[in-house]
Amino acid sequence: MPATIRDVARASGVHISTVSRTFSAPHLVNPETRNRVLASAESLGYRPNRAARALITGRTHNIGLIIADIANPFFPPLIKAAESQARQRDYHIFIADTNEDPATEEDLVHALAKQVDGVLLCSPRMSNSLIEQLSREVPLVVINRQVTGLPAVVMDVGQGARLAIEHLTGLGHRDLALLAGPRGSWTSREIRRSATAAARAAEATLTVLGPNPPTEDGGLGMAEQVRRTGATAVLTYNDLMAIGLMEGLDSLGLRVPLDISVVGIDDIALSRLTRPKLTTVATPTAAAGRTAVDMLLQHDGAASARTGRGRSGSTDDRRTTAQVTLQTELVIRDSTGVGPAAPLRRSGPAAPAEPGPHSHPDPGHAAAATPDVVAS
Amino acid sequence: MPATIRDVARASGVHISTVSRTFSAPHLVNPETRNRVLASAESLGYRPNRAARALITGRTHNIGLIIADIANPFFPPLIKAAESQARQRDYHIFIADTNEDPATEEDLVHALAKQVDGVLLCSPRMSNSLIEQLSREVPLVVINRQVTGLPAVVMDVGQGARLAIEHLTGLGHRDLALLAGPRGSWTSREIRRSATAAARAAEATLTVLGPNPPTEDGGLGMAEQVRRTGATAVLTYNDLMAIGLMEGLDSLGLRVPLDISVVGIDDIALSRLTRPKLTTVATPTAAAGRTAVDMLLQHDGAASARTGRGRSGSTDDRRTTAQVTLQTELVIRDSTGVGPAAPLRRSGPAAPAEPGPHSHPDPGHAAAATPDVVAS
DNA sequence: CGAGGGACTGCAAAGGTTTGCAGCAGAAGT
DNA sequence: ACTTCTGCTGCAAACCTTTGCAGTCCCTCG
Repeated sequence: MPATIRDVARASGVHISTVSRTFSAPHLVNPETRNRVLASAESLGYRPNRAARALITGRTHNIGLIIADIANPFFPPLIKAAESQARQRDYHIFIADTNEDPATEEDLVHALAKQVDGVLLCSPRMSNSLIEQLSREVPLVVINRQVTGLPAVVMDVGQGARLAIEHLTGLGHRDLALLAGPRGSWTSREIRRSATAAARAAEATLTVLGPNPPTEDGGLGMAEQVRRTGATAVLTYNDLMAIGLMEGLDSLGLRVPLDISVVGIDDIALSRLTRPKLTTVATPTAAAGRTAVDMLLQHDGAASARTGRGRSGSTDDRRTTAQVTLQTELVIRDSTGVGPAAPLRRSGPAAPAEPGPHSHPDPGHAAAATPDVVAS
Repeated sequence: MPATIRDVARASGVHISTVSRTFSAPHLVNPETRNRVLASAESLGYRPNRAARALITGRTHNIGLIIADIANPFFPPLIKAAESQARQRDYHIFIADTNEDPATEEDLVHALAKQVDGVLLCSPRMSNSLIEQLSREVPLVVINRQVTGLPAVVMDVGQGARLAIEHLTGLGHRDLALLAGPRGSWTSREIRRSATAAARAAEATLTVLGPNPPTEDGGLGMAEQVRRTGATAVLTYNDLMAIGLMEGLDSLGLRVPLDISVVGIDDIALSRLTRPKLTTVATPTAAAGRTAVDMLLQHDGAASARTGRGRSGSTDDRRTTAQVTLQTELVIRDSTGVGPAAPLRRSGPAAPAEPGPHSHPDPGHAAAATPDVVAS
């Protein structure tokens, strides 16, 4: 039913190869002929069949995007940016949701491999070694994870977590808690590492709770445990958990930020809308989506050259497997306030280097629940 | 590099057609042979090339999903459900974001047409006639819009709007406002029509403001105008606008629900998290996504027979272009309170069973809106 | 005037798979 | 023993493009 290249050739009285060239290499065909072909194509409503083209060129002009959970508001801006960027380069996006399940992740890479020129692996939960293995099957760009030898774009959550902890200790909090993210999350590991170090440097205690599902419920359910730690300030793996936690704390009668401060990570749109408004670490998700697409396409050799933000990593031999790190920043809103350790000292936050009761910031001791994440 | 059907054939000592049949029609090949082929395929990591298959079968096993704005929290649950449902049927999803732009919508349908077996058009902004025209190019299922002759799944927002208005007038509000949605939105028209009728029936005034962008800012920016109408209760096109509106009202010194009541539509996850929690009309978005996929696939003839929710319409000749209507329901939370017209009647908000304004709890009557499913 | 070259265009193979048809062996029926 | 199935497998065309190669025509240069 749909017009093929042959119909156009017949209608315009040329060979199919001329039609083909009219579209894929216009400069090779006589302007007059070209116009005739174009006219026929137009009137027949002809559009090249990308599947057939893919068969012979080997390039599908499609990109796969594998996401842990589309419904998590962290991702849509990233998806949107990636889709837009891809389309600008005449690529289309396959999307797939893994429900945070590593096995599904693997299946999806396989399933998509033959249909796309590359896959964007977004916040993967599977092991690094598996990722490396899969990357031999199809070009991969990893988002929110570093795996050696593979192009990646990560947000500098380590720095973000440090800023958050410093913000908190600066406000006088000495007993902190961290709500970790899901098992297998590189980001969660980063946050934990950096937060622990920052807390130690400020001589504050940090109790790590988790792993937890990175959802509102994941935060809500931990309210009781958070209270039990006696922490006066909490950093969470993401905003969703922070918001859930605030709910939970609220129903426990604890007021934010009066009784306890809460800091999230991501700065999703929602965090501006809660009461109190959430103090959080802003991550450039849209930029990450764009950058990842560009990295994939440039590696792919097909796309334009310019990459954009972030200085690229070390230039290998040929395969310049860049790892881009995007900066984060602390956005202070209303969910954080002065801690109990600095009662009437002054109005402002600071109250820094107090010797304090020399608490052990030992994470091993803190992790009552279970160790957060095991290195893979 | 990747193994082809020919490699497998060679490795297992059979003809490629046998390999093909092993995968697409296993019952036609001797179990012994089949196992041998399967083994070779496994060890070679062979996966059928879907592009090549599509070329000959004409079925890509892909579905296009065109969305007005991925970042609008209304859509992700729908996307997620659609993707999951599709994958279960061995289909993959192309996603595309139109940025609420009708022209982009059309382009995307064209661009996707050759790559998919059908397109889900989600909350389209273009004209009905254009949609009909496009439907001749590729099978279409429309979501959140009714266009004659095309399969569609819509949420019964008309009924939802009526319930919302009745809720408001039941609380004693007599001066109402409606924040309409974007131009071209079928849903917005439906809401307006139904809300107007309901207000008239309750002898209340309803001021319609709009069209507006369906975003938080769209609501926020209208706060001043809403106040100027003197309305004591507002229904908005969606939750996002309601939330923005509450922000705006707040900064105007108006308190929700004491000074003014607000009702949203959609019941996005966010609406449970605002303060006050938002009263809203819940729309079954996930079900809509699943249903739409099923309708497309069943029409497509490829998918399994069972359709799921909503009994299908009368079987026309062949093309049973069903239009499924999904029920909505009012979720009363904290953003609505008694109106000025019913000052000290009682303390509680709802003023429920009260014979009052003649509320029909009759479900049969409630469904009077439209029968669940209409066959066209 | 002849050779060389440039600008187009046509030819045909190739890419990986599906599928109608034909072939083959062995079993069952008469 | 001869036919008729049945169950399985091979053959080759077809799907729609792209692309290296070769051919044609005409123009330019020597």
